[in-house]
Amino acid sequence: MGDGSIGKIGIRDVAAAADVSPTTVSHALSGKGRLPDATRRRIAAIAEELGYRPNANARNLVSGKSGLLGIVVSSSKETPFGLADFDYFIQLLSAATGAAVERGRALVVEGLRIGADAFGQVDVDGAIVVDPVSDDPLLDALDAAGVPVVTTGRRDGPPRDGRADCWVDNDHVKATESILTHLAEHGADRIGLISTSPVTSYTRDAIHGYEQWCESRGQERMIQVVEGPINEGAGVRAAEQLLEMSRPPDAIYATLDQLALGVLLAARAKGLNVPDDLMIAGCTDSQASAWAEPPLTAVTLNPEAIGQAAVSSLIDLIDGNGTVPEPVIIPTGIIDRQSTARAA
Amino acid sequence: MGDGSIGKIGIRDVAAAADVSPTTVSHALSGKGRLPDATRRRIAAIAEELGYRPNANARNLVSGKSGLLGIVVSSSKETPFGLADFDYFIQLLSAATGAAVERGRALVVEGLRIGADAFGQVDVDGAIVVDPVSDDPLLDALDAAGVPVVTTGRRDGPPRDGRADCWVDNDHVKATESILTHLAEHGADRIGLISTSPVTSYTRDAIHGYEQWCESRGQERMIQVVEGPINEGAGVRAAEQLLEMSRPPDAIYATLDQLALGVLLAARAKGLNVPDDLMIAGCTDSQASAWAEPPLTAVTLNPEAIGQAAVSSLIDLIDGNGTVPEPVIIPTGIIDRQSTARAA
DNA sequence: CGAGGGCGCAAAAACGTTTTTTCTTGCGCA
DNA sequence: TGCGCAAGAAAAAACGTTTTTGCGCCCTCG
Repeated sequence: MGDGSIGKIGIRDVAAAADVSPTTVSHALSGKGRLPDATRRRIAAIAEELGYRPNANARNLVSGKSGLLGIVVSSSKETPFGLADFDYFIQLLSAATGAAVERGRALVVEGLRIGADAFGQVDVDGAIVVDPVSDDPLLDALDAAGVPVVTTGRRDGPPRDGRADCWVDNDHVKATESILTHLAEHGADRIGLISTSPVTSYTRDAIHGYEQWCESRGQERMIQVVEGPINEGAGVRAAEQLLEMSRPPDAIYATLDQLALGVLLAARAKGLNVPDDLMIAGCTDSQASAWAEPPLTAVTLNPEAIGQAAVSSLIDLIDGNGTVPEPVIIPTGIIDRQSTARAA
Repeated sequence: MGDGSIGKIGIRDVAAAADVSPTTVSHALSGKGRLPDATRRRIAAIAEELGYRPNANARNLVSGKSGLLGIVVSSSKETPFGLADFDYFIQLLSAATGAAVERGRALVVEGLRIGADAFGQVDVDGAIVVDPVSDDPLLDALDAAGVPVVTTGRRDGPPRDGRADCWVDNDHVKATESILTHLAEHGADRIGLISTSPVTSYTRDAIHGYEQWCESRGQERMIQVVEGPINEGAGVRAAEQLLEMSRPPDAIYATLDQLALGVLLAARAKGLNVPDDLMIAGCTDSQASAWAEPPLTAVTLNPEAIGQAAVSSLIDLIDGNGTVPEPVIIPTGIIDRQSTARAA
């Protein structure tokens, strides 16, 4: 109806305009088949002029794909993370979604997760799983369903036969060493670590990096592992444990910004001056860290870069029949703020 | 290959198992056609048992829909908002995505927005536009393309002929009045307003509510409108303007949390005590507001409820041929924190 | 000069549904 | 006894692509 501006134009319309068959149009635009370049260009020009946009459903129907990518934060009963819990995830998501749309895919964010049925009725061509935890049933479910997966952070457990893992990660061991060194250089003598339980590669790496660093410096290990839900309260309790030691730390590194904020609360309650009595640093930056008093020094993981790389790898994994993209390692950095600026 | 657990089962498989035709299965499951209830139930049971999940592409191909919903934050040249700028949007998005998946749709988040081509190659059945600004070309583009739109916040401009607007919003006039009253009850004498330029209904309502309130109380209007990018720096500058007045305000309400945080910075720089010399409140709560020193009182808009309602309305709008869902109004609240707890 | 082989393109099949149309059977009623 | 009608179900068409197969034609080479 109307003059046609509303009626979607399909491959037949292009074919009619170019006076060729739909087959030829398809071939011309996809680069397949046997056609002289002149014809290809002619058809491409006409398609462009008509504003032809192939129907994704029809295309996907033939190829057997859905055209959708999924992204989900890994969780288990022990670690009930949610989408909005961390600024880190938001930044990652934002970058991923941009990268996906740029490449013609839609990125579906998993919301309320129920068991392994992560994407409900929606089925995806592949999924990005953020910070996979060891006992997340979702990973096994995705494997069983044959869904290509890229993880952000490395998977735990023995290598699954045949299939190579595909992941994007930071070098957390190195990042941990660098923040510890940063603290030491600013005058810290005894540095404690507050970490979540080692269910993610990220945490395991941080603990490993810490232990290695202690070893090389001959410092006593002071590790407090947080169990249960991750929030400021958990950080407070962990910090209290460390600060009640006979020889308490004079600096604490927490592997999550929310824990670091908890340390700050605990320090205040104890009347400790930050950074003079106690330095505090956290991993992953956030608005809250920046706005705390004093602002907290943070290790940044470049979540935007991680998100983009993950989408890129996932698409390569889906399209590249059988060939698995190489792992990607994203550089880290330190955002130096007042919480570690002790007067010499 | 294998024992069949991998080969997706389709409507034919169900038909074969039930010893009927695919047509009958389709009718049985959709409730259409003429079938005795006994047959319907029998087929439904078999489909369930086999774990039949209809292919969304095939279905959408017939119906001419894509099965995708889009969500995007409105912006224009003057107000270059980004996805990750506000905790508010994150909370809204999180709720929306859950609501969508629950109803079998995928919610696509628009990332890097370039001109009106919001969803790139991906085309959506409908879109949620968050906080529509007057001159956002996207809205016109969506209208022109015939894409059903639900806005979060009301659209500007004259009613477009024929089509009724479909929106979800808070009562910002009332919310503004209530926070102003809250400030007054805690001892504020002269309340200033910092707002973004009135490009969204939200801002216009806040300004209107403020003016109305001033009128009824006989208070001088002290409004500072922020132009350009919205960040703490903008808040600082706006606050400085207000605080340099001959009779400066002793309380400031800012219509965005980032602006309120800027006010806090300005107060600190001027050596003003918060809340004794200056009370501060912001609209939309955020982690940073909660972690500021002192923590900032905030008007909360219940973004989760907004997100859910928007998805709900959008699906109704898409499916209900012609009938436009009623507007929805979501209640607001006040999160009372230290920045407004002036000693009597 | 006839056969083989590209080349340029089109016809047809396929993807998995839904929707429309057609067929069969049994039954009530004249 | 025959006719029409309704119920129940199947067949066929359609959705818009891609992929596979096929068909002329011209050129080249023996």
